[in-house]
Amino acid sequence: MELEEPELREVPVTAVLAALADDVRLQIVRALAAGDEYACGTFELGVSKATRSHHLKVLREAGLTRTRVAGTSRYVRLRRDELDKLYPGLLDAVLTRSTAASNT
Amino acid sequence: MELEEPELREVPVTAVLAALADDVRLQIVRALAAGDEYACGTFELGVSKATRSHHLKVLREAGLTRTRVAGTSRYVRLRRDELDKLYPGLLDAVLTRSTAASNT
DNA sequence: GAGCTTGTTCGACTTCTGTCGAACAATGGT
DNA sequence: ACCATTGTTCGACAGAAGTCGAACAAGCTC
Repeated sequence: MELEEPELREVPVTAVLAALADDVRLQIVRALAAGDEYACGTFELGVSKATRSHHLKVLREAGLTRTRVAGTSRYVRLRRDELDKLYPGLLDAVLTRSTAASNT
Repeated sequence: MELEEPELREVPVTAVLAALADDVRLQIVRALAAGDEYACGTFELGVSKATRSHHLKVLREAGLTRTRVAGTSRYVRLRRDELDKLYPGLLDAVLTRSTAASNT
């Protein structure tokens, strides 16, 4: 079972943006940006595991994350370097803003 | 009839991203970024005027554009300064990429 | 191998979104 | 006043997206 991890250049901009335009997924991205690698199950998202799996798939297929299989777990990490290279400022802009989202 | 043009700070990040995550709207933003001010009717989008109106509304309510009423026309422009201040790099990242979107 | 753990996939359902034509509103010109 | 122009709003509709529980798959551990 191959994981679908496209080249970032081949992902339409709109797909990248759409992947980021969701609260749950933004939570995931924020968590990933704060650390290195996380097992899928470690995210506190307030949704079922089916839904979590769905969102991780969306992120992966939008080229935002990579997934490493290890035993029964899967470890996810942000493709930050590639993202920053192809969309300089995007991730920073989104993350800075989202962590400070409770401001007026 | 007041036009709804929210403070950018009060628009959720996800709403801004969602507004940009559409091909038609990206066309509009690209066109706006290339010039200054455009009447609604001047966009070549390949959609009905109802749809065009809808998309312009989405952009406006996401805080991305301002609209000036003049007679029977409405002139739209990008809120680029505010955008760049609040989301440095976002617009550039998106626009650079989208104009080069036909690459491999 | 039985059973547990970790994730994915499969319907099913609901809500959201893009799209359109038609009707409406507001303005300007003749 | 009438009509044309420019946009918006109103249903209506189809397709996409988020959500869930349940079933399934793949590895571990005993």
